[in-house]
Amino acid sequence: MKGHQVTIKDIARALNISKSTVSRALTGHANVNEETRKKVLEMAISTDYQKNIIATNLIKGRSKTIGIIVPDFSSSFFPSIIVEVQQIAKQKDYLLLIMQSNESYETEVANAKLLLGHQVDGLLVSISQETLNFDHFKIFDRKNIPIVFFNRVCDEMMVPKVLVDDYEGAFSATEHLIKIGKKRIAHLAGPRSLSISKKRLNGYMDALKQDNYGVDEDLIIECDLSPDKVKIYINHLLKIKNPPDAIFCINDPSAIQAIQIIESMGLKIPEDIAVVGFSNDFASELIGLTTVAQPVKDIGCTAAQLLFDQIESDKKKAIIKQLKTNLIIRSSTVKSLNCNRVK
Amino acid sequence: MKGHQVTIKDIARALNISKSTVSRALTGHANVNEETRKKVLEMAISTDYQKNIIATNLIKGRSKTIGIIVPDFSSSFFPSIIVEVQQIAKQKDYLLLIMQSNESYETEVANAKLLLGHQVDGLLVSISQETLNFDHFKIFDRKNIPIVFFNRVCDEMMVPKVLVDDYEGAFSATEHLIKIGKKRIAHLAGPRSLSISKKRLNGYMDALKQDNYGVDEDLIIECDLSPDKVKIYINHLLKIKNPPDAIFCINDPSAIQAIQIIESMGLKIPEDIAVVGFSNDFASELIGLTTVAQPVKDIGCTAAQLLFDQIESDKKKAIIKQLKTNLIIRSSTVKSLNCNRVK
DNA sequence: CTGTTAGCGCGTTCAG
DNA sequence: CTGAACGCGCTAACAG
Repeated sequence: MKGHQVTIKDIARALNISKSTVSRALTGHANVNEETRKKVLEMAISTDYQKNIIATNLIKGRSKTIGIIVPDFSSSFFPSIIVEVQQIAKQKDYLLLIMQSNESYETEVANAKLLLGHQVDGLLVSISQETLNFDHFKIFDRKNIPIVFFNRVCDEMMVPKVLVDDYEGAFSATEHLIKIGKKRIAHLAGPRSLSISKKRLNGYMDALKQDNYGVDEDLIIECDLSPDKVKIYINHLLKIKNPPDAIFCINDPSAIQAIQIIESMGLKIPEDIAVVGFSNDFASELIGLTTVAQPVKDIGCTAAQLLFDQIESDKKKAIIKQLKTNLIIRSSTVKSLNCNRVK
Repeated sequence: MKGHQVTIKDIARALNISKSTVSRALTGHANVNEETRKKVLEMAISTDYQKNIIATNLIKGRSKTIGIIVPDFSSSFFPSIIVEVQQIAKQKDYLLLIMQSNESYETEVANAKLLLGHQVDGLLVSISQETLNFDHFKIFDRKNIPIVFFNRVCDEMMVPKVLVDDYEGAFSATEHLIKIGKKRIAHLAGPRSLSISKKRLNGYMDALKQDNYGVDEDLIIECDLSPDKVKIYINHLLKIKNPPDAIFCINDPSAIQAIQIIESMGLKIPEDIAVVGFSNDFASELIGLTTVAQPVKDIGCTAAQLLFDQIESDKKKAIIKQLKTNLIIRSSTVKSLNCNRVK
């Protein structure tokens, strides 16, 4: 089914005037006789004329769209960031093309290509857990299309990045577990490929070392972020000979899964096992999960701002913004705190 | 900062052949000398040539994009639907333009206009709670751009719609509350403007009547869907002279808020007050909220399918698909069921 | 197999 | 104040 759009040509023909006059009347930038302008405007309204932005963009060599590639929508984290980006894009009259990689490298590459073909004027990216090669993003750089990474960044590209202090966040989370008296603190780590995983792992290990806790390799499990795997690893952790009395999880969804499994085994949280997550997803407050909050709004705004700074100017500086995290203590580590749920 | 794209023209000039030959070599559809094809392909790769899809679309009179306008991302409901739509769009090589109305009529109109200007080939819509006038959608219809409504639909337009059996869902939720012995069942209703609100209200009322319960107008509160308002109304409900012993809420976010308020007042759920929601958001399982589940995947797929059916053919039939809901009973109505949370 | 031409809808010259 | 002409990047129809 093809939509038959009304064009400037149509209006010009109907009014028996030239296309350029119609164009001028419509944009309002140039000198046009008041009467003809009026006639054109009336005709435009009565025929539902809508300017074809695409045609304009073709001429101007831009698309007035920016793309964003995120791993998934399975928690509130990325949607929350997208909402912020969307708002800023809207102010600037830009459209946001949202793509999910589903944690797959191949999909991410395909997404990037598609966005390139659609001539996005800029790109925001949080990479998939599988991504090791960055050629699909380097193309943007070579074509002078601004790109900004957030959270899960590409270390080898010199472009703006928005990060949070993952190390500090993990450190304070682990320290908190030590303070409440936990002795065997496990870490459900993220895939080694992501630098955030490494930073969080380091924060965890350094906190342990600082307090003269030994780092027990058995208590560190590196896993990919698929729900099925998480379940398997948590189960494994609970069944080793010297099981942990606390688990610091790489993110909230896995922490929530951990809680479900632990409780289904009849163990008590936080007495038997305390759990800490990372991100402060919507659900975390509801179930009382202690977690390292990320400033979602700030991440989204900052990333979008950095992108538009580049789009609008010609500056090309590889600024790295590091935002603060904030440990939120709830009942998964300290009893009878923030218990907003059906008992 | 302007991205300088490599074009067919550039390759043609570099290889000293005609643009059409380059184009043919690139598309592969036509007869080209194997050697020249090879040369073109090599050049294309070495220069990062990327076809400008926009230019093609301009010629073909389409954009290979579809738009979707949803009220918000504040629960998992719309994001989940979007994920499904996205998948189908991807299969068809379409891009999805996602817009949020934020429950505002004005924003919705602006979004629709923007999508129109960007020449979307089709539109999926769940209307805002403020929307009473549908002119901004009727334009699409007049321009023969397919449009499909889902969940929150426009009654006065004869276009495909995807609905769930809101009436039945509300009926069974209320019936469930009656069965567990509740006597004064309140309903936090949605805005009257939305037909889903009316249907759910009717389901609630008919269930009461069927069991010879009177409908007490004091127990029915119509409210808009902003969190602040919900809080006020729940508080009000709990303080009337003859307070309810159960609340059926228009959606999960408001049910979750209700639970938080009820517990903060020291009342027990479900003994003192039982709570039922609508939609089965991600969070609902975690906090043990009894709720009427909507088949999110099915809604997304069906809506997308109906849209592409129209885009690809010329059929214009106003099919209305009604999908089944499913009451999920958890601990907010029946004690010690599905308690997946930190106790 | 290849090149030329026209045109998608619009903006932007340059002449009148 | 208005019109004609050209071009954005690409496809399609028509000649060679």
